[in-house]
Amino acid sequence: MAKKGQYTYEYQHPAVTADCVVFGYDGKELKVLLIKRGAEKEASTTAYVGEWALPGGFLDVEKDKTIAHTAARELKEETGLKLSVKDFKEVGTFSDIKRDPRERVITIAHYALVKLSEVQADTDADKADWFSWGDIPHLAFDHDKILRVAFSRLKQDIHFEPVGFDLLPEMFTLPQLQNLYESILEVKFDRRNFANKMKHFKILSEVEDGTPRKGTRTPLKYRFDKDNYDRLKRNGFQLEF
Amino acid sequence: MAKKGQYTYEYQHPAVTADCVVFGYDGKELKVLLIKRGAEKEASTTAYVGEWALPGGFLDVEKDKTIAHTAARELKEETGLKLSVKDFKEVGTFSDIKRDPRERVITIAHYALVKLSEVQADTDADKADWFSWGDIPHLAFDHDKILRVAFSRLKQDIHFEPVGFDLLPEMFTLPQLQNLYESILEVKFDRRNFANKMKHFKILSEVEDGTPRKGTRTPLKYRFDKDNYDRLKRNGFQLEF
DNA sequence: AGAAAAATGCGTAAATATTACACAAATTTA
DNA sequence: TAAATTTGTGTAATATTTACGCATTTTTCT
Repeated sequence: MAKKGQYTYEYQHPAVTADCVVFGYDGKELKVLLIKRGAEKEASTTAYVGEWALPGGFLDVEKDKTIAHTAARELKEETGLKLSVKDFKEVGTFSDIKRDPRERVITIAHYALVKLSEVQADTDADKADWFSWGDIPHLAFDHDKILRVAFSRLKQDIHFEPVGFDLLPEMFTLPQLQNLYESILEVKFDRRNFANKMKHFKILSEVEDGTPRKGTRTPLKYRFDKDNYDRLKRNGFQLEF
Repeated sequence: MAKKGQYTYEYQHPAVTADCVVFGYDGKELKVLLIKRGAEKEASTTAYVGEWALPGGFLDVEKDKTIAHTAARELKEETGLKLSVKDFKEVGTFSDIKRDPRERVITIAHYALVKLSEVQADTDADKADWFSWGDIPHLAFDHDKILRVAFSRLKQDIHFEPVGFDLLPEMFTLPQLQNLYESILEVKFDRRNFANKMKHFKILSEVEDGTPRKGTRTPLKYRFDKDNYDRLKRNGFQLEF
């Protein structure tokens, strides 16, 4: 344990943290990973004990190559979820002078998208939980605000990025994809126009799963055609809706 | 002057700065405001002396309400340009562990748009200068990279925001507006289609400047119709190009 | 001075994209 | 067992985007 008052500077320095908004999708609802604050953390972080919060923590000045590394490291430590640094997208800085009661702390918020079905098992259930969007409890610090901003960023990004790639399992149905878009964009689409548009981009391939279609009520399975998607993206497209 | 080694913390803290990319437009070219490092600054900031850099400086932990306040304060101190905190848009965080040779410094980059004709006189010519885009010298620290990212952010934002409002003088011509769009988006548009699209949005009003039009080679003057623009923006539009 | 080139405004036809909408079949719900 | 819901498919009407011609005046070139 570090000795108290070990590090001195000529001018005041703020503490810097990275916070993570991790979005998942279970085929029906958008979800967010939250942690319960308090329990087994060291003394210096005992603010808002017992409340729910975004996973995140302090920049390690000597070890974290970038602030995204902080995000990845802290997410792992606090929730068990191991993501690549590249999976984190920066949302923005939250720097209000009073946002942390202990000292001046500015945080760089990030978001990440995960395939819920593949990572849910990794989530340390003692400390962390997945909450449905629209069923989020009040959060510690200014994390409510951070969550709103992160969501609106996701909402913007969905126009240009294949968020489906990251949130959906390998195989998925068109209704699932549409529901995901509707959840994020908070609108409803005409089923047929949605399908036409998606097919027009040619980034979906129908999956032959052996079972001869039993009937029209059993939706077809698709997977993303990564090659076509990448080509499309390089040429600068808009996955416009 | 603060005594050396006055501030102590239990854990290491990074220094935090705000950097500013200030864009202007002179009717022909996009420009950026840069400062010459070195001269009359205190001892602690004598890295990259003599090189050009983005204006910016350290967060005042006790006084700066947010990091955007840092940006506004430092821009004023270093260039004489006095902008409102609201004029700064966050670009992102640059946190590479070695980006500053002195100590760990993470910076939050911002950009701002100004009417060059109205602020050029305020610019302190001893310390700062306006550089044409495409004629930017090598910059200190990782400021080259910051500049590129800021520009690409501006390029994105122009689809949804009226950057013309901020960069152009009160009155301007359609060719000027088009040239501005072309400079930022780095493409060429068909003159007639550009005009049609702009007029279709109904955010331009033709200015009657008394002088009966002398000929088609004298472009008409317009100003922005702020009311219509605001209404359009509230309803969620895309100033699509 | 005169000729050539470039810039401006205006408008329209063709191509492309978006929107609205109906039906048949199978599954789920009541 | 009937009713309601869900899925797939396709087309006509509407709106948007793109490509382009012409008359005129200023600027540039010789």
